[in-house]
Amino acid sequence: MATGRTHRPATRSRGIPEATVARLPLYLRALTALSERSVPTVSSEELAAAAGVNSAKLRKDFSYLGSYGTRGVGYDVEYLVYQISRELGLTQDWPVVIVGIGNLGAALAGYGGFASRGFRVAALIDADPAMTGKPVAGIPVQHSDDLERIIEEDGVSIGVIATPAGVAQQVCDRLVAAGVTSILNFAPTVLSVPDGVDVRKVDLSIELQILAFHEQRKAGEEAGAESAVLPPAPAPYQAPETDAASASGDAAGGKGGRKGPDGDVPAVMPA
Amino acid sequence: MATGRTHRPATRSRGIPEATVARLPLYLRALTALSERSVPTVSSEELAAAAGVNSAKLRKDFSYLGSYGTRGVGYDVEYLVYQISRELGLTQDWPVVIVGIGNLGAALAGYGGFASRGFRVAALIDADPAMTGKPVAGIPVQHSDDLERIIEEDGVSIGVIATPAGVAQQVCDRLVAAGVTSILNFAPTVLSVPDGVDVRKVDLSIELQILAFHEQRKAGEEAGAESAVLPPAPAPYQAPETDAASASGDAAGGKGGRKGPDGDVPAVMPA
DNA sequence: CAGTGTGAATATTTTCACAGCA
DNA sequence: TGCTGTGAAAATATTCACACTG
Repeated sequence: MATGRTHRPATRSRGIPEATVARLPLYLRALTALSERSVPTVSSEELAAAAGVNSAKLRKDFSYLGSYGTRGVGYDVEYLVYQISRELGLTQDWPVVIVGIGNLGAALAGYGGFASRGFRVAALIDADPAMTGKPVAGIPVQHSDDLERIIEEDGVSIGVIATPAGVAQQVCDRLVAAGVTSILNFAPTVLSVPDGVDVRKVDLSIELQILAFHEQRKAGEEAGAESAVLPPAPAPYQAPETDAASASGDAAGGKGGRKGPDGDVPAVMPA
Repeated sequence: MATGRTHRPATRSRGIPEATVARLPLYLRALTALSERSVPTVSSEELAAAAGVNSAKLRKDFSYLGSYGTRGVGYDVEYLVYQISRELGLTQDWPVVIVGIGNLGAALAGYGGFASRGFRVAALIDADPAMTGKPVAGIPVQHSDDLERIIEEDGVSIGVIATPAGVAQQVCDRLVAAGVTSILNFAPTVLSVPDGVDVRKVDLSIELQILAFHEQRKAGEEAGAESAVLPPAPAPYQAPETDAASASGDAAGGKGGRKGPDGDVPAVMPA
């Protein structure tokens, strides 16, 4: 029941904007560092600098949580650590399973920051029988046959998928069926999940591609900063080798009429 | 020269909104999959579904690139793959160095999607002399003493930092000094870089914390979906054990006046 | 009087809805 | 007729600037 009531309202939580939620962990980390150095208070300016944002944004963000500062002074570090932790739900600890103990899964299992704040690696799961029982980062790998049992027994609600893309969806389905409602996906695939399940994605090559885009822009900026509205690259479009289907007459036809900035490419034309 | 001219305008590139740039890799991946299955054309609806976004957004995104579709038909897959690749700068290939070959660095080195589209691992670099020469994912690790030489010789402009947080900033500084202008940072630290250098961050524990936030909300939603505007958790604030500094009289003082939603915590009070 | 908290202004992103074209 | 391309509206997010307060 309760599947798909509203369209997808779960994104926006209470009053706190999603963009703010995404920054809270950042503030928390900066605050934790201050706390370890026994710094009693910080101003929004200082904290913002440590977190890499600007102070107006930080103050606005905090204003959604409540009025936790002291005018003319700043914020009490310990107090704020507590408040943000609570807001993020880190005062309880969350058992997490990692599925797919390859290179990446092993790296995740050994990641210190994982265990440190609020999260506990409840189990490592892999489909390879050769891995079963082998300890990784001190935790024995369990076979994926036991996935459902593990999740239920430990009350796991957060799953991390570090499998190859090909099996990510089916792993996801099993996790969800077993009761997991939040998934962190490292596999380069779009996962489809029912309403009420949150998925966050971490994708290497996407990040690199975004960097490449900006990198390319910088390269094109060498001459004439103002007038440099030239296209990324005038490289010619390589003929698309339409194998089998759609060879004659259809598709790849009327591309001449595009009105993109410029950098026109020769219209497609099968040899 | 050219350091810090404008405040930081580099974020917004040409006409293409940043949010759109961030989705282009997603579209590209979906299109590549279609291309491999020799699908000649897709509608915005189909492609959007494959990429996990809605079709209006996708069409709007594509409209920034130019008019690459055919009304009544859809988009030519090959043609669009080419256009997006070009826009992202993937028609050239980018040599990348990975610094810090621990668990994570090794995982990154072996990540297939890395090499596949436009990126080439030019070098693996680690500070540990015991690693030097050891092949990881088929590539011999080089010592960090050679970092500057490697970057210059290979013309590397993208660096990946997978070191412990403690040394990330100094690695970053060396990369930048040697000519790297885009950095993908896996270390849980805020890097500070000069103007003109792009940093993207991938952070495990931040992602988990965001999931935890939403997870917590779900848990609190059990009864009374409407009226459930209750605070995350009424857990009491643990007295902050102000060691040494600021023990008496100051800080942690006037917290009673906060006007946060509710869930008041007992004011701090040293025993 | 230094520094928070926040309305108001601005900028960006998403969504709608439909004109226009193949 | 079906689907793109896009103005315009709505929703979000960021930034400004300043009243207010400890």
